[in-house]
Formats: sequence, structure tokens, C-alpha cells
Amino acid sequence: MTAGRLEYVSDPRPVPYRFDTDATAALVRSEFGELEPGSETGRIVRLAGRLMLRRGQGKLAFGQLADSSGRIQLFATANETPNFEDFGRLSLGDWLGVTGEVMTTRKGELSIKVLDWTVLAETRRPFPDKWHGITDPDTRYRQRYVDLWVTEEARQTLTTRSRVISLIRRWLEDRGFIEVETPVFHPIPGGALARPFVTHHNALDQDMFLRIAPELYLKRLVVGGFEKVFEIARVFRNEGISPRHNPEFTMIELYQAYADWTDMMSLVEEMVAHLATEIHGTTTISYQGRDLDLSVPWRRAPLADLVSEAIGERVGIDTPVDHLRALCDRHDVDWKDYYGPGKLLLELYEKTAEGVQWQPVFVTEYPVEVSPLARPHRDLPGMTERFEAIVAGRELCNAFSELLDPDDQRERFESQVRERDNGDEEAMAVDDDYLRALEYGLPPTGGLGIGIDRLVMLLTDSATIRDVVLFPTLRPEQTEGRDGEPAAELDTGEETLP
RNA sequence: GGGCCACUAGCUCAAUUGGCAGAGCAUCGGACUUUUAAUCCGCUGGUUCAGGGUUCGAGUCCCUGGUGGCCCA
Repeated sequence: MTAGRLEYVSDPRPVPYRFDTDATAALVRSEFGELEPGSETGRIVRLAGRLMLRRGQGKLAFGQLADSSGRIQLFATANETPNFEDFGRLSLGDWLGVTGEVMTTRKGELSIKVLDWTVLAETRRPFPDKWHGITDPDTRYRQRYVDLWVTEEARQTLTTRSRVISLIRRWLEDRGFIEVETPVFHPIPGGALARPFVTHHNALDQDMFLRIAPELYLKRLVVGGFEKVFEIARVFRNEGISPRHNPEFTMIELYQAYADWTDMMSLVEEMVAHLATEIHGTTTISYQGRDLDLSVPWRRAPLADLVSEAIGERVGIDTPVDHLRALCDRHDVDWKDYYGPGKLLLELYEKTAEGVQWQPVFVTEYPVEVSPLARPHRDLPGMTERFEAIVAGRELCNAFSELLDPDDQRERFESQVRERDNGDEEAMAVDDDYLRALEYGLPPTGGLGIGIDRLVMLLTDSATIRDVVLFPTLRPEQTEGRDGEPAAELDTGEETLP
């Protein structure tokens, strides 16, 4: 670390409080991309960014200025650049504000001839190798502020993520959906089968749960008359970390009154095809070296059919429990005594059939037993009008015709409580206020939840969710205080008992 | 939770059979008026993840722990 390096520069000027720019690297390129070698344009521009390459050349110096749009060469001369000696002493990574003339060098490289410059911030820490960057994944995620400068794919992927979310928002708003915000603190965790994070509100002296899904609040809003709503919701699930799981992740959930699950299928496939076209210009993309055809329509296949196909014999919700258990044993699936046929069928599906699907498929007809918020299938007893979209072997979304009947919903909740008593820590609890809302009447409604992180993984060809999350959850670093003492414990304001 | 692998300078990586811890880049000093990861000369820079063990001698072998990656549950 080089502390206070710029104190030794012969003419240190104070770091300004603001710096006006009127150009970016990309703007200069697009406007002057086709200049002949040796051109001088007379056009003066002001831009700012980090110095990422530097080449001293005696009475000349070259550099590369990087901003959020890209990079462009800086050209400094002893005659025309103020404080030329100091310019040559800048470190890779220093932030600069530059005023200069757009020109090309003798070799034809588009450049900014530096006519004035100022340091906007010095880097006290050396930047990573200018060619190799950072390869250690842990360092990349922990020091994303460095990674974004030295790993071009990271910058592009995370920029694409922002773009995807923006496109989704616009696409839904164009279809009459309104965006809402519902509570993150839930008194009762609900809306999904997952273990929550628990926290505590001191003034209310009450435990709260970070939401595992916004579903029940959004359906309350449909009861309240918001006919088309969506929320881009950060949700929190207290489970393991893997290439496909981050404890906090982003879902988009939407609800549409007077619609059913078939409307949700159309909506998903059209929206995803739209996103692929906007991002890639085509609905046929490549993911992890394999083609992925996102063109509408996607295949539809009942869950029981896919299981039957995978295990080579016909099974369904009416297959005897003993036989389903035997099949689970044969396919190395753990089961519990309280599992009914629906749960056994789902476990078999997840073990044998889900991962082998590559092209998009709507897996339809989920058992009532494992779908406590979905409406019973209009034709098939024991089934619900629920589907998941599987793309590249992974769940992309979950959707259904919403369960409307408060009496049925209460029974489903109570069945969940029995599962919890049996030891299933992911089972739901009874939410009386939600039942009260249903008693006021929820109209026929289609609901849908999409995992944004996984969607962005598909659209950016990312192998791990950590590559599409700016700051993925990591174990805390062993930190030290300034004097090498262990860092002070965080004071939570919690009163401790004597 | 289980298995396998990795961890060496700020970054990227070497180090033969267990035998003086090295290079490139960055940093720092110097040369250079058209460079393109510039080039050239020089100087710095190490708790080899931590602790223990074996040994005349450990980056290397053994044990325990840490962090990360991949796979499985």
C-alpha cells in the first residue's frame, strides 16, 4: 500500500468537489470512430474515470481511461499537458478528470489529447494484474468493487441483470400491471415452503420473520381491488449456499385477477422470449455450451408423465403408496412415513425427472398435497392447476390458479401444520388474517413467481448464482482493527441479562 | 452434513526426490516524442492460510482447524 503517494507530486492540487463531464469513452467512440490516423478534430471533451493502463514514452505518455461505458486512450505530451511529469507518475487505478481534444495517433488509435487533468481520487492499493485480473472467486465476490474494473464479463453480466429487471418492469407496466411493495418483516412466514430467518423487533418485543415470499400479501391486494399487481421482491430463505442458491435472492411475483394458470403460462413464455430477444436479438440462445430454444410456445407435460417416462413405468397420484415408497427406495429417494402419494410423487419427480429436462417445459398438474396455495384442478381429482417451468434442468418459475375458497385454504393450512408437527420445518403455519381476506372474496386469479437470479443466469450464460448477484452472501472475513486488534463486536443494542 | 481439490509477494503463477522461497505484472527510482499487456535498467516487496508433529532440514510429509471451489445428501 502506498499511503499519501500524491503528497509527493510537485504541484498537488486539491481534489475537487465535483467535476463536470460532457462525454464518455463510448460516446467519443461512436462519434469519432472512423477518423484517419493523425487526425486532430479540434473537439474538446471532458471525461472522467480510472486510469487502467499507462505507458510512459519520454516526452510523451499514453494511458487508458476506463469509465462505465468502456475505455479510451489518453495521449499526453510534455508541451501541451500541464504537470506532464506528474501525469507520468500516476498509478494504475487512479481516478482522473480529463479535458482534452479528440484525436487519433499516427497508428490510428482514437485518443484524447490531455490538455488538462486532475486527480479525482488516488488508489492507495495496487490494482490486480492488468492482464490476468483476479481469478480467485472468493476475492472477486468480496472485493466486487475491484472485480468490476478488472473482470469485463462481471461488469457485463451485472449490467445485463439491471437491464433484465428494467425490461420486465416495463413489459408488465405496458400490460397494465402496477408495481407494489409489501412488507419484508412477516409476523407469520408464508407463501412458500422454506425455513425463514428470524429477527426481533425490540419495541414490539416480537419475533419477526424475513419474508420467504410476498405471495400472501400480494393476493390480499387482489382482494383489495388491485387487479394486476407485481412486486420485485428480495426474499430470504434460511438454507444452504450452492451454485444455485443464495440465502437472499430476488423473485418477481405477479397476480392477475380473472385469469388462470393457462394465462400465466402464456405470460411467462412470452415475457422470457421477449427478454431473450431484447438481450440477444434471438430466442435461441446458448447456455453452458448447449442450445436453448426459448421460442413460444414451450412444451407442456404433466408431472406424472415425466416421472413415468423417467422411471420407465406408469405412475400417478393414484399409484398405491407402498409401491411409490418402493420406487423411492429404488431411486435413492428419502421418504418419511407421513408422506402421502403426492409428496412421494413430487420427490420422485425432483430426483429422476427434473434435472434431465433441458429445453423449456411447463411441468403441469402438481398434487394438492404439495401445493397448499393452489386451486384444485377443474378436471383431475387430487391435482391442482399448478405448473413450474423447467429450463436447463432448473426451476425457473412456479405458478397456479390461486386457491380462492377460505374453507379449503384453512384445511390446507391445517394439513401443513400437521406436517410441521411431523418434523417438516419447511411446512406452513395458519395465517388467520389471510383467511379473513379470502373470506371477503378473492376473484379467480392467476399467480406467478419467477426466480430473477436464475433467469439472469440463463440470459448471461452464468454457471453460478454468485455471478449474477453483486454481493453474494459469504462467510464474514476475519477482520482486524487498525492496530491489529480484533475488530470490535457489533453493538446490537440488545440488552443482556446479568 | 459427507467426499475430492485448492490456498506461496498487492495480482497472476513457479519452486525437481524433503535441501538457500523465485518470476512476470503492479508499486518505487531512472531512460525513451506515437505506445497498444509498450520496451529497457534498477530498487523494494514473504507469518508459503493458522496451529501442532516428523526430520539435521518442511512451501513440500503427517495431524487438527480456517477459508474457498466442485460433486453428493
